[in-house]
Amino acid sequence: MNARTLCLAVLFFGEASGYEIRKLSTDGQFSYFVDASFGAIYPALNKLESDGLIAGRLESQTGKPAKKMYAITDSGRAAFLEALTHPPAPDVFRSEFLLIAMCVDLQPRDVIRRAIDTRFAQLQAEIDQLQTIAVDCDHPGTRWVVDYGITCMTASLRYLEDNRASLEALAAPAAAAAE
Amino acid sequence: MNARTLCLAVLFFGEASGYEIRKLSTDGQFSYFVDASFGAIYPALNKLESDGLIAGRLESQTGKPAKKMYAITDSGRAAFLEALTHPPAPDVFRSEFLLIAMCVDLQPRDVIRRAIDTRFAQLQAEIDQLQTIAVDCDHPGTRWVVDYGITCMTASLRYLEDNRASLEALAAPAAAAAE
DNA sequence: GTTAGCATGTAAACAGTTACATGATTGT
DNA sequence: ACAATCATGTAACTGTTTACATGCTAAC
Repeated sequence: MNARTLCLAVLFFGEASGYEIRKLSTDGQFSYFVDASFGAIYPALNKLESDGLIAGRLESQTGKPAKKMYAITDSGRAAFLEALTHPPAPDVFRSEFLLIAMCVDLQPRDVIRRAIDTRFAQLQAEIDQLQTIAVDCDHPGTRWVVDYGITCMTASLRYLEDNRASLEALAAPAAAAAE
Repeated sequence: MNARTLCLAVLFFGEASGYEIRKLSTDGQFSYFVDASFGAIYPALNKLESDGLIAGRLESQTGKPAKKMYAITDSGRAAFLEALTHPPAPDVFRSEFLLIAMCVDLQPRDVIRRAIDTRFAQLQAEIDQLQTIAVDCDHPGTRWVVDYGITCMTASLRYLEDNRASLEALAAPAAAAAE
């Protein structure tokens, strides 16, 4: 899913600025299954506006810089709705941690331990974030997705907890460690 | 993780051709947490060879086109080992299905059902694939990772099974469906 | 005879990240 | 003083996908 579709999705829920869309995709409701940077969002918004799928207006604020609020147009709504009807492409999952885990026998134990600790902390942080979103979420579809995320990440965390010892045991003995 | 690192990882385990590396990343041991196309792998291999991290030689076969087998060099081994010592970057997860699920109230029930069926079949296929890999896998690190994958995907599948009815119930009534 | 698998590679197009530039305000 | 948050945007770079080009063999 690209930055374009993400912007349309957010704007379908209500008006937002580019900054707010990025926050939503990094820390908010969308963070579990998308991620987009400024460099992807701002150009996407400009393109969408010139295509007539969204409309922007400047909103001045006191004590903060002015922001450009975007609203979805009728053609934007139609385009998004149409895109949603297509059967979903397979989920994308990529993990550097699992590559390290797979090559466990090539690294000394402390490197493996550090990698596990890092991954553990990342998972815990993501679960906490989803839990925070869940408490003040009144939109049923969003709630369903957030609960899905919490379930899957908790299963992942539990496996890591229960099996980290067996992985650490496979690490290269300190003597045979890479130069 | 990029195509370069994937190639080094595969070649660390033994010699392989570009075609075989792609197969491994699409259907094999690596499929759970990476994915790379020909267009990414072949240029990566050429770059790695000109950088001296791998060495290629042509192997002719009877009844099949010749293939270019690559072997990792000492500097390639060192580079890969060094890359593995860095703490892992966060996992990447992207899901079109979850965007559809989140916007469940915008689509008629049959569209939601089809999306769930599609996702369900994808998950089942990936679990079956991992299970096939698990049976004849004698490398402990790989086995640990494959078991991780099976655990996480099974948890995901179970959530979908147990909660698909509640999601379908949130779909837009047929009358209010998009144009 | 046609599809699928084996096998390599290129080129155009597209997408995305990272770093930079700018600047006000608020909190430590 | 310094860092963080709010706010927008550009430009260079990197990486990847997609489609194309080629050609043989084996199975249905």
